[in-house]
Amino acid sequence: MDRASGRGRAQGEDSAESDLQEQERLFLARYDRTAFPAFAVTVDAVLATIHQGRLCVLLVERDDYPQRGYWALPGGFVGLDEDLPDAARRKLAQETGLGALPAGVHLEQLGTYGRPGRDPRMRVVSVAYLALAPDVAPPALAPATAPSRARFWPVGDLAGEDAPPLAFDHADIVRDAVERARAKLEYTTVALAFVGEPFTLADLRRVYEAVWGAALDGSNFRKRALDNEGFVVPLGSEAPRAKGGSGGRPAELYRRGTATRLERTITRPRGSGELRDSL
Amino acid sequence: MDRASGRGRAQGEDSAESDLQEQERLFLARYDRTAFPAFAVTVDAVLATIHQGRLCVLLVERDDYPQRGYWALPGGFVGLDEDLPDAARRKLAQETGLGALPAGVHLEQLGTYGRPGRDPRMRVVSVAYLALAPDVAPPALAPATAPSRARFWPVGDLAGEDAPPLAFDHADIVRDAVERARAKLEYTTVALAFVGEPFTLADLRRVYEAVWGAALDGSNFRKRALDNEGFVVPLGSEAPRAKGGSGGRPAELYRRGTATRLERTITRPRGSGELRDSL
DNA sequence: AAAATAGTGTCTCTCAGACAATATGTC
DNA sequence: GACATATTGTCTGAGAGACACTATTTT
Repeated sequence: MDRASGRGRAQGEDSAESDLQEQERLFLARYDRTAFPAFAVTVDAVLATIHQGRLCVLLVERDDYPQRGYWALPGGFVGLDEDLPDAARRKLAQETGLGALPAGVHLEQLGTYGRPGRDPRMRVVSVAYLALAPDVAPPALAPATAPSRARFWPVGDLAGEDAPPLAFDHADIVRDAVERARAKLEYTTVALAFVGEPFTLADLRRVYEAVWGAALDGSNFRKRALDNEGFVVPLGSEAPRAKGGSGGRPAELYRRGTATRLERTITRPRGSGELRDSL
Repeated sequence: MDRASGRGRAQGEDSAESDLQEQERLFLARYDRTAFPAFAVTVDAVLATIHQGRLCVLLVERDDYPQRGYWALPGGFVGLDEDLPDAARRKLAQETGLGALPAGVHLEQLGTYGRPGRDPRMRVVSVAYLALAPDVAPPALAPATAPSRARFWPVGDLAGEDAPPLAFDHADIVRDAVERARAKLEYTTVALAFVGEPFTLADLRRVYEAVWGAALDGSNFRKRALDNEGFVVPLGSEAPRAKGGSGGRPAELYRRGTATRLERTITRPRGSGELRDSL
């Protein structure tokens, strides 16, 4: 409203204009605020991270009906005065047990799932969000989520015989989320959301490899990462100390650049993680 | 529910399983279906088409409060038993005055806009859709929409001094829609939704030029269009008769292929319709 | 013939991908 | 030294973009 009124019309220009505003006030005062179909609106968040070289998503085992015992995305009702992304952040903070979501976490809207009957209780429209975060130390996650069992599942384990049963249409949402993440790594800098600072180019490359489920040539990856202005920023020529242990030349350290899009895309190997394998 | 239950568990395997189903039935029977914040859910559709070489979107001048006199996207409340895309289709059919939306129209979810306060009446969450259609003859559109004034606006005319005032946050939605359309022309076949069948490669190229607001080299465009398996299908060597009139070698005719993605992308000229110019 | 539009062919420069070679650490 | 990892350098083939040229029509 604020935006529109400031656009095409000069403000308070004459009586016709203020007349309109007066009539709008009257209209709103008389408006029956219950005269519409009542929907429940929820958010569901797909929190993805890289753990042990695998792309994982956070799922919570439902301890209440409906779909008790099924695994679901963290989510829940949106408050009537709450913005949608705020609701997603709130639910994620609750389920991960962190007071608030760390600052570097990437959050974007994924899509809205509102098929009638997707929830047996009532008509629910769920706005799904995709969140990307660096590998969280499992101990930080476990204790606060004592009542409801939460854990990160490798997306590769969500299909097949030993896969957990997913509640509602959450399998669809996870599939769309993984697809989105895989695609956006090519032309945006969101891969940075998966690494903590500082990081090495090998760390960043391993993110791509985990998400795409394919090996990348270190040499060519480096070229493209460095060719992209504002993607990664070298931190002097610092040299880190042993991470895993097994030797090798020490890597240079980097921090995240400010760019959000890659002008020279980092293309995934043909036929890597499309839709066929893993999930 | 159907999907999940068939996944991780064998069905009706033992009494524990049927016990769970029984308890879920009981839970649902007792569930208080009013114990959630009541949202209004609407759909808004951005119907885009190419008219006279320009990308246009359908807007309706509101004849009722709130935001009377402002231009809005076709849209409205979703029915409690209505699927979201169905609601978008229904609203589009109403506003365009067509009985039903033509078959070839492309419809995809764009995003969900739910900022508190975006509608002064109540908390409204609106699921926006992007629809792409061939140039509709204006006479087919005009009469049925007599009460509410509807017209196609060139997106280039939606910014600047003479722009119509847009209701609510519809300027945001249109901006996102145009951005989405411009991006998807590069790597999908959605441009086909803008042309009627049969079409010439020049017709298709003009779609790209209109959406991107930049001229393309006919020769290179042809190469990429034909190199993409399943994008366009030549219809023998038919030759059409004068369209505009002014001479020239007759073009070959094509119909839409079945592919939905382009493996060899059609890249837009650097700095064409990004966000800066036009909208 | 001139103009207009469609279609073909060619050249060049960039870049992605493969991979060889070198640097620097651990065991 | 053997091995592991990071970094630098080189080669080649594919493709994008520019553009010259041919083909077929109207005026």
